[in-house]
Amino acid sequence: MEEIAKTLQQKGYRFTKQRQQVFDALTSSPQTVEEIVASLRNKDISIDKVTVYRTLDCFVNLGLVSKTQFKDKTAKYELLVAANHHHHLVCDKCGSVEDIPLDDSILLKRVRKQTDFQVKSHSLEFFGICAHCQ
Amino acid sequence: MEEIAKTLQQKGYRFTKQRQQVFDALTSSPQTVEEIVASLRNKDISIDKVTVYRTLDCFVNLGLVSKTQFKDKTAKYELLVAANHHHHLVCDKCGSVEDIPLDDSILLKRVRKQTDFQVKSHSLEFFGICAHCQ
DNA sequence: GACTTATTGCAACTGATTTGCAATAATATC
DNA sequence: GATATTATTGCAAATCAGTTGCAATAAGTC
Repeated sequence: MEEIAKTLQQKGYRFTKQRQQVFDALTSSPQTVEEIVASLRNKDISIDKVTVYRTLDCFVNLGLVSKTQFKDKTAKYELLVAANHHHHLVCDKCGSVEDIPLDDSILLKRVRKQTDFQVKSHSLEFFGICAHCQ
Repeated sequence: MEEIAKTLQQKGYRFTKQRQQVFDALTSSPQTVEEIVASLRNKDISIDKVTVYRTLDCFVNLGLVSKTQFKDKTAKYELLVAANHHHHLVCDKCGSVEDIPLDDSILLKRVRKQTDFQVKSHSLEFFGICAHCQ
């Protein structure tokens, strides 16, 4: 998978083993830094969590990854694949995060009409009790 | 303003000078704990930030105040007045937070239809550049 | 006014994230 | 391919928001 190598080098970043590893650990469901470190450790890959933080920052800048801040004050990162914009259902009991696709173009349109604010991104999270915990 | 005194006592909480002070410092635009402490200090009121944290927690439980977690990992608190549910426009440049009222009942309805998730609350934030910073 | 117990404020702790810095490794240069 | 340049890594230490333990204090109760 040299897709990531090209993307990095085009922007003047170096392509390193660690960046490849972090990239491979990413999924389209949100993960914390600790979870990413743990999943790499499971594959016998030792990597410093500081490196993971910095790598994810780099990926976010490149637009490869989205970072979402959750209520419990930890951030989660997920792979951004084209046209996968979605929202989150966060369970107050078990803390699980489900993805839900929702067409929010109506809201965006309304914000642009109502204000001078130049919207670049948005986040929509629902909090409550998941099906499993009810 | 003994409104707050009654609300507290009805639920078995005590009405204290500090709770009154924190309540008076609250506005309908979101503030951090540090900002609340500073605004009280400006009025020559000395209060421990731990007390402010605990007081706000209490107010959130009573439904008087809403707590919103922002991207920069700090929480902001704002006064909940009946029927003021709204969303936020967060400027990436200056960090300012504007309120915007938006009818999102369509989205809520769709979530309830699409999933078994029991929605209790939600937060919708738009990020970008505010009119002032453009 | 005395009693009971919630509340306060301080200090110390936690857990996520950041920073400084020397060692290392990726690219550019010869 | 060897060498120079500079981004990246990993460790330790620092930071920062928020939490916890506990003794002193003050609200509401009798």
